[in-house]
Amino acid sequence: MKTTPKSEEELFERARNIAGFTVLELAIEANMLVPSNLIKDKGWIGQLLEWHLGACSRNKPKQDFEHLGIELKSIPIGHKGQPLETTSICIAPLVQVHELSWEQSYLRKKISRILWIPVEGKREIPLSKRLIGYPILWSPSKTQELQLKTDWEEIIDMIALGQIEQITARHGEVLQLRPKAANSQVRTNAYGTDGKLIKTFPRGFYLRTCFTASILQSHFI
DNA sequence: TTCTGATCATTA
DNA sequence: TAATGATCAGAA
Repeated sequence: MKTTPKSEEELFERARNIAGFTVLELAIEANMLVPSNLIKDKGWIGQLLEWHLGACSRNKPKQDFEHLGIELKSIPIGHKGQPLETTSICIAPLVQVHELSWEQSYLRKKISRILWIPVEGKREIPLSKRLIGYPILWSPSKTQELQLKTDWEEIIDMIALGQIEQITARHGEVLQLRPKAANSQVRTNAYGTDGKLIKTFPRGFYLRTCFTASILQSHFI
């Protein structure tokens, strides 16, 4: 187990040091076994990176580097460096949202500072041979935060109005609300249109690929 | 080929 | 059960 980095600089330097290695090389150093596929180990790459960077809070409902205020996210990319998948941010609140403001939202805190680590994610590439990319330490620009805020407020408004069932992944320019659960049988509390509690599936916030693409792009300029 | 809705493992 | 880490896979 590695120690937790004491500063942002130390964290970023570690991230730089693993860039260019393959998943297999990192797994050996971490004494981990590379799964044959990610079907049953979807969070495996994230956990591998957490180990190398010394994240302290595995599977805890807080930021990866709480003392630094930094969140770690791996992002699968294609051969041109474009994101292959949307990026899950956090679970969406479905109750007690009426007084929630963007400024105090969990989502905003989560994305306030993110260490992105691109990893080759093409399914043609065997998992063990995938390369780790150069890390990006990112905070939203004014423009980006406004985009996120706009989408977030629209979605939260609908939740507060009991229109959760009408929300689909098509809402939002850069932010989506999608199911996030172990399976479609899972239910949790939410508001119905009459203001009473109903059961629906848990949702999570996701960043669209066009948004994460712009983050990756800005890094190469 | 891209996107949306569904799904998997693990832990507190 | 709810939150963490995300990707799968069929529909469009």
